[in-house]
Amino acid sequence: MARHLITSAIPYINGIKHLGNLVGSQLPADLFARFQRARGHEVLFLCATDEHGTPAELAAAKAGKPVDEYCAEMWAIQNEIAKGFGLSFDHFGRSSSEQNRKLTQHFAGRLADEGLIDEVVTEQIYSQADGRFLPDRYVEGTCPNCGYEDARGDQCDNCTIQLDPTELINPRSTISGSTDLEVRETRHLFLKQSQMRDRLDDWIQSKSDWPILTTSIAKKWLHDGDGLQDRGITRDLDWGVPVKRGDADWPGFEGKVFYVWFDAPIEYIACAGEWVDAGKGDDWERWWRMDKGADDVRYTQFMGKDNVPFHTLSFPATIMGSNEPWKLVDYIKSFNYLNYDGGQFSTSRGRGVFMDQALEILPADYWRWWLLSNCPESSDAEFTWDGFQAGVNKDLADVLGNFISRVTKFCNSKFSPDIPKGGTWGASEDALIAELQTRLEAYNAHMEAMEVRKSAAELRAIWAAGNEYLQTVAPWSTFKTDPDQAAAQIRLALNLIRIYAVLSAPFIPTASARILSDMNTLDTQWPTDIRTALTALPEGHGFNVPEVLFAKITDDQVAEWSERFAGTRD
RNA sequence: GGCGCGGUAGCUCAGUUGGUUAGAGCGAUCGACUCAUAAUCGAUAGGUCGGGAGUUCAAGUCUCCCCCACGCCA
Repeated sequence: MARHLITSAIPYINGIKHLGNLVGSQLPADLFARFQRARGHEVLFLCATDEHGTPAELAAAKAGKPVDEYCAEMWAIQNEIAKGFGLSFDHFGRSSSEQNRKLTQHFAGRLADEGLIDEVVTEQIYSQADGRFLPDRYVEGTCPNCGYEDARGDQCDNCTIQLDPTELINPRSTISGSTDLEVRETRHLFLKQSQMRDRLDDWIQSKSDWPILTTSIAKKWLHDGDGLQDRGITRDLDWGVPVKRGDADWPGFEGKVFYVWFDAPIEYIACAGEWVDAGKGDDWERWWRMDKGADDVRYTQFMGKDNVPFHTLSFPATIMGSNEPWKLVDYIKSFNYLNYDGGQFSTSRGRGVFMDQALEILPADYWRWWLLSNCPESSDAEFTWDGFQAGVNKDLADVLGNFISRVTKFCNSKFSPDIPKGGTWGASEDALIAELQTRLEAYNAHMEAMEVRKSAAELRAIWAAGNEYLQTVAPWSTFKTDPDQAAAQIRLALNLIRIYAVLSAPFIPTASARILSDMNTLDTQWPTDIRTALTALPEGHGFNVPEVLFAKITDDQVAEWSERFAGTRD
């Protein structure tokens, strides 16, 4: 039995995520976790909310709530939505947890002990009215290059020139609008990533089996321009992990916190601690410490391409730099973007479908199936309502749902709602079994390799094989002349339904559970030998004739939803 | 401007280290069946593999140039 540690990129606390976020990390991670569990392996699947930083503070202020209260509420909402999508996290943690606070401070202390931390005095914009330092993008003013009046402190949206906020003419705070700004010196900690460049480079070079998307992004950051840069890991904020060197105070850094990108990935580890403290497990170090039992763990991360630099460089720099035997990631599965009907999903413009809205209009399995079978693996992918409707209706309603429907209803009307007795299998059955055996092995291999689209295509072919078989042997026809033979054929088909439910569970867990319930069985054993698996439900075994499993998406619904989610185009 | 990922049938995409008539699903057309959510099954049509040049006995697959889309960075 293998041991799989699986993490999904942790979503930011500020608001509900859209389907593009979902398909780029949490959903494929869940598919993989469910598959590995079904194969009998030990799995620890972790995710959390990323809660620190200025955006969270501002969102809380806008909501008129203390930031910790706001985060607690948003965590609860995201947790519920995750459950709604059937995301099978062993724990859904929070980067603001006590466990993460201590661990983040510990790592900072270790890095300092290893000589990898610099203290640097920098100049930042301070707003008197807001009583705080302003991150670059929260300062706006007139662009010194093109005269655009709403240029941001990091970049001018009009002429795209990179800016330093101190260069802006008539700068103002985007938080309060105040122009009472000044430049102040402030001291910050920098992680000397540049010193670890060769080590990181060697490590990335050794990962020849990773997706090109993953390694190309990492190599670009390692080699472009001046190479990997040192990065500030502290900020002048209230909301975050207080700067400490392990357990000790860090002189000169009172009142400062670690920057969100530093503490967020550490939450992957801390989350395992939360899992234990929540009473769901009893030893998190055997998942994360090579010296305490994690040497046989295979660690896989899932994320969208925007998160790749942090997972290939920043977080590994923290782990390697600590010089402690923490588990490093073994495989990074990264995804491109999902576009919405010819453009990008946009939170600010309300364009596209968000996770809560998706669950309001259709069951989670519809989304899971379409998103996974069309996930942006090799390049950006496109969500269109027509494509979604066609895919879901054809695959789920017609190929899978209708197979179950035709088999159970036929059996019920010609025999009874029990697995029928009599008859024997012959050449047609042998041919089907041989095909299914081959396809099962291909499916297993694709799932193991996290080839998501190929896995979905293979699963679909497995479903279609059942329809092909029925069409070939035509039990409705044989029933008229040889009821026993029809019984044998339908017995096979009914057992096929159970196998379909088991194999489909990683993609469509809710429907799968419902099918198994209707088939009145608790046998969820992942099949190895198809012929054996086709006898799991014995003659005389009763079942319920299911109602329509997947109602079709109608043209009217598509028209309504296209309108509703179009947002405002630019 | 630099870099990155792509540009393969109407649509969404597969195409391993270069090697026989370039594949799948959807859509389209025709046919079969009638158990089933007007579902299913079969067959057919449809591509100068973005453009050009080159290497090779042989290139979607390698090299160079160009065009287009998207993204990241200056």
